[in-house]
Amino acid sequence: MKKITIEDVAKKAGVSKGTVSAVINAKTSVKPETRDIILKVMKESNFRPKGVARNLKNGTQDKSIGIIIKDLNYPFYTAVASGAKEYANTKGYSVIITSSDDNHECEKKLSYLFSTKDIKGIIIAPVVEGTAEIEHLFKLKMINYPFVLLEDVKGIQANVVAINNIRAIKKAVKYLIESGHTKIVHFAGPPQSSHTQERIEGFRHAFSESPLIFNKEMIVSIGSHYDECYGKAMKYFKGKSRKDYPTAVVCFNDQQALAVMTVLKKMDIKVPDDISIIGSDDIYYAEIYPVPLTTIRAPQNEIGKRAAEILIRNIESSTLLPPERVVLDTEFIIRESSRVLKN
Amino acid sequence: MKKITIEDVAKKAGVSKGTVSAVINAKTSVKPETRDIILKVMKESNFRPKGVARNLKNGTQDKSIGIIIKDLNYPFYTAVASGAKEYANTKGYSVIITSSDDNHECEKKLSYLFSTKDIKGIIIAPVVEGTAEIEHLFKLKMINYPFVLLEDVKGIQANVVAINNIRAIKKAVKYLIESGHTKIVHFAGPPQSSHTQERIEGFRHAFSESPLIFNKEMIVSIGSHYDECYGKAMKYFKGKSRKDYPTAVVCFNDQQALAVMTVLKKMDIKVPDDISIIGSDDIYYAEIYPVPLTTIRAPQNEIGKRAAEILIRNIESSTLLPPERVVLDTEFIIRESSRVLKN
DNA sequence: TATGATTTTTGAACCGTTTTAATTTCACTG
DNA sequence: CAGTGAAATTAAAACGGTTCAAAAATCATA
Repeated sequence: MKKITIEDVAKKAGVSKGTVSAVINAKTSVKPETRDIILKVMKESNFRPKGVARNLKNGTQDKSIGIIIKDLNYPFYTAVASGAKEYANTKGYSVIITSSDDNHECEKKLSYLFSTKDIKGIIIAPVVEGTAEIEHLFKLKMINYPFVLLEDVKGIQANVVAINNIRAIKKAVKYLIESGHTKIVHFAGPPQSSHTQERIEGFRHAFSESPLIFNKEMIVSIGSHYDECYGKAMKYFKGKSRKDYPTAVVCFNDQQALAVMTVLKKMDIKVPDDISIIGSDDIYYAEIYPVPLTTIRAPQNEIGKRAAEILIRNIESSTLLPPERVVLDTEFIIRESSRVLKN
Repeated sequence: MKKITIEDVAKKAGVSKGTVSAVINAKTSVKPETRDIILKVMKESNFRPKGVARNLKNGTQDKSIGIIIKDLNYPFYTAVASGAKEYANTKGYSVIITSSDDNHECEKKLSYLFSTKDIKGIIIAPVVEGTAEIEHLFKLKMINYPFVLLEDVKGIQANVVAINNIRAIKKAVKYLIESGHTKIVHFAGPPQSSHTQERIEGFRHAFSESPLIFNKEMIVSIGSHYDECYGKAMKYFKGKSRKDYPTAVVCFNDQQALAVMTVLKKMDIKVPDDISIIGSDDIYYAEIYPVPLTTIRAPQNEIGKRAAEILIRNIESSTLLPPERVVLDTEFIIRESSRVLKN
């Protein structure tokens, strides 16, 4: 079961490698009859020219970058990828996307894959749960392979484009407090996610700067996947009497917020009349929703764009550039899922 | 501005290529001082070892496949990609995603990119608008590069995994007719899309098999992007008096359907009481919606899975396999956006 | 200081194509 | 039928790394 090469084909067809190569590359210089023979042999032996070797000679002239996101199905990430793609395309780069599914092993494998396949650089939404594993990032650094992280990773100096999560959620909570809400709750995301941590911290922080006082019951772990959210949110509200409901819930992200709203709808709790709901991210579907979601907008396209910009600058630089760090601000967008309390 | 190679580094560091290579590959046999010198030179000259060349010697052992979708931000496609990924991963393959943005040039470029980067095969959601350009597919065939199409493309014999669009929409329309609807309208998608054509055809067909008769006013071109949909749908309903409204609308896809429902909400037209709405695809957000969408479910994960299955079978076969063709069936899912008329 | 063991480094071969210059074949021409 | 130019084919060099057997350098020990 040996690999079959252009040489094998040439031999079988009774010609030289060069001629076979000419056929593969649709050169016109080959006599039709010769061409047919070679084509036939190629089919028979199921010969697939190796891209690797093809590229070696001329150096590949196509330009492409990769992006590793954490969830293919969450619009936030695809929007970031789109932003990167849009910018990269204007610079003549193709963009290739993969998902690590928030798994360390995958991220490692994929970063290796990219660096090895002559893709010029990568944007990585890094997995940061647990003890950060960063050997693979060091490896990239060693070979001067350009990359940009979409989140800070402890222990490594690298290009980063991030958003200010803490400030973001503080803005939202402050708004609620100023609007007269006093019974505010945060539905937290998956415990191991760094975003979850940051948002809890921001939430807490907002209270310390207000007359209200924070207590642990204000943080409820709900998760981010639909089924889990739905179940836990349902349980949360069923486990309380109506008068003990919060007047406002700050959600981990929009997907969670939509799930929560679905629960509320089912329980006939009105949004925003009974409860104000605030999401985070501002995914496409947040705006379409019949009760358009008040949310903390992350500039998704911008994130992708800036990351691509830095990445390409590094790729095209003949000297090694010092790491850049960009922190983008969020925008608090008030729609119809929240309201001012006249208290 | 010449490319710098491992040889340059070796020379500058006063060692042989072999030693530099050993450093790059983190071999332990290199003396620390030598290592440091080499590392320093690498940094100074911003040397990036070419992945292409690295792989040539051993043949790359990583396995990966690509998928070219048409829209990164439409959940249907990402769900297909996820399905493919899930299956491929169990077989040890990584999956790489790109979007052609429904553009011919892009598709061509990307297919070339993949085949050239030692990615073992591709799944393509082919651009079929206008006169199909298929030279690039022929090129792939010539080099026996395995690929699977997610839609039939005229003029080429290849592996295809598709869904039966016509039958799908017929099912939906028949349901409406049997439910007593007589004023049914189809909001069609982008005119150039093959899906649009097929759905119109299915819609029409359903009537020919019923007592009702079809007429051209039943087809309204609305598009599929949110802004366009929103605008055109709004105009449609505003341009009619209430009594002339259809009692049911069959939409091009779920995203369009959601946009239409938003319009109806704004105009205070009740779904499903005043109008039944039927979508297509069954994207994630169709179910979450407060008025869960009745829709024609395409088995998105299954599509991806089957495509990956065929692809990998071809990749791993030492002989050239004959093309396969799989047509998957849709499932009509009745939720709350449609109702039976008691007429 | 010689010896053998061990660590480090070297250099040539190799991976599978494309490319080029050189060669062969072919079809005409005078 | 030799001579010529065009068309088709070949053979060898090149691409930029990795590998590995062998050489060289270093070390430990007697």
